Amino acid sequence: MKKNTIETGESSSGRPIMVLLDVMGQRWALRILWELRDARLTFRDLQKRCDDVSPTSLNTRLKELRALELVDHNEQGFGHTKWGRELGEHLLGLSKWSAQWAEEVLKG
Amino acid sequence: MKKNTIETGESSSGRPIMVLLDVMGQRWALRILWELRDARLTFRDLQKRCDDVSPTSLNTRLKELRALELVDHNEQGFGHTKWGRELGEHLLGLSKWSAQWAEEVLKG
DNA sequence: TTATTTGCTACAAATAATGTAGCACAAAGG
DNA sequence: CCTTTGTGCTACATTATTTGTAGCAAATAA
Repeated sequence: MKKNTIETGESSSGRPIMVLLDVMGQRWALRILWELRDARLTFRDLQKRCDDVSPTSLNTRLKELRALELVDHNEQGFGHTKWGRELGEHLLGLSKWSAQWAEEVLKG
Repeated sequence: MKKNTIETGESSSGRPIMVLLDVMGQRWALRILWELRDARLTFRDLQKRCDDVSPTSLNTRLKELRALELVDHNEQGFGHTKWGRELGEHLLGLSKWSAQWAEEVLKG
């Protein structure tokens, strides 16, 4: 088998980009980061926005994102940390790019 | 259950960013894109660079990336398409960012 | 003819995600 | 006090995905 590389840090081998690719490559991680881009959300609201992801999955992912200081939690719910916000900016860039890409590639 | 959203196009609902988040959120997708950033690679070389991912997984992912015109294949092996290259640039940006992030967050 | 290398498939076993139910806690209303 | 509402979760059985190993067929090359 091949255990979760985020917990073990195994495949990441200390290279930041690998850690990042690992975490972003997990189901719902990017989506969560995306949905928190302009407002804090409660667990349940976040869940709804993420196509009603199971609480199990959501919680697992949130734990990881919090451990990596990309997401945090307070009285208003879950939201981006300073780092999460920066990463969110990158996603915004990707969003713009994806529009072009989609227009030419996806059934356009 | 909840079937593969890339095949079904279900959760993506036509919004490009969602399609992108879906595909990038699949295991090995980002890593593959990353490893092809500056050279074409054969199936097996790509496999080695991706921590010896199983051929099954690699092939599944490659099929999807090719369908989305992010990766293509020729006599020299697998590589970025025009779109893949652009996406790769974004990953390069993330790589730079991740260095800062890692320095302050990861065991630093 | 015998290797090598290519891209890939089969398939059982292992791991991760899902869906449903529900819990404990806190705040608010009556 | 008692009930309701909303919070962040956990339990657990089911289902889906990923993995690891083996190996195949075609294309070179020796």
